[in-house]
Amino acid sequence: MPEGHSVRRVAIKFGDNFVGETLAVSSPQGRFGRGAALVDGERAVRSYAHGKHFFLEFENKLTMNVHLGMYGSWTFGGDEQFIQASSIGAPRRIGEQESGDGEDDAAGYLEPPAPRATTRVRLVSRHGYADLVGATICRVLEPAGVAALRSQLGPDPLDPEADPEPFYDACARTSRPIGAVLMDQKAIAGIGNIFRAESLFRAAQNPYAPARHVPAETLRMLWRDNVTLMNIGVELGRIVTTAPEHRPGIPAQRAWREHANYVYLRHGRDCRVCGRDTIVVEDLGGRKLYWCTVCQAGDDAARAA
DNA sequence: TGGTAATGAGCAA
DNA sequence: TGCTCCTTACCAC
Repeated sequence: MPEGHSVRRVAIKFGDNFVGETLAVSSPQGRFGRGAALVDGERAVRSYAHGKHFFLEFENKLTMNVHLGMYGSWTFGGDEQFIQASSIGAPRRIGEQESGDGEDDAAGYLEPPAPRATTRVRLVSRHGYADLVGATICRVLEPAGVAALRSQLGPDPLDPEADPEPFYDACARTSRPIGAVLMDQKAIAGIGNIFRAESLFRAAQNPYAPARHVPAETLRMLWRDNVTLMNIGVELGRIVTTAPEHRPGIPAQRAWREHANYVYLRHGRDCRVCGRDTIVVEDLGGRKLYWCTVCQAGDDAARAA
């Protein structure tokens, strides 16, 4: 998916364009029909993200909750008062994160285009619209439901107020591999397969090491680095994790698939740091784990165990 | 035209 | 651990 940085961008986009507006909410596909009716015609009052969950709160105290899953995406469009049309969510090509090339002609905007057959939800304000497709979760929650959901999520590195202690505690309490704990949304919210792989590489940490054996200083480094990397993702709209010295002459804004990452999707290619053909892809908990067996060797016994 | 993988996660067994 | 759901793009045929 769309990892936490994409969801944060969606929340910002809704904050800029929809909060304060009365919205027409519909479900062209029909699979969100009842939920849409609960908030249709209500004024949006707050937009926020927690990890990979997006929340849009309405004046009637109900909240639309969306999780994009692996393939979900939002498409936006509108008139000149609507901030830059774009789509945010699942990429359409490896390395491509978001597109702003839309068919939406801002100058000629009168009303939204006909929705696709798969459009789960459409929200329309005076100046623009948002279409959702492919989400794994799209529902309306009461305040208690929002609280219950958020209580199950770990701290979010993109939240400036977040306290990382629960993440450190979760690591201290388990012998699961650190590479698995980083993907556990109850331990830390918003990290997906790319930030997992890239932050472990940057920390030179073996992904298979039991979390409770990872030094406290390394855990603090992992938290801080994810804060940094995810904020870059929010700013750029794409995940760029390479340091400038590892993509010589190429600015982050133009670091596409050739230069954006260290290990993600780079198995079988030379490692940017050790220079050797040591990046592998393996299965960890049903997801693909990319890592450099030299740079992240650490305690090799941990992996054999 | 069909198979497959993709930044996810809940569920049954 | 493996199955399921959601959608799209790309690739081989």
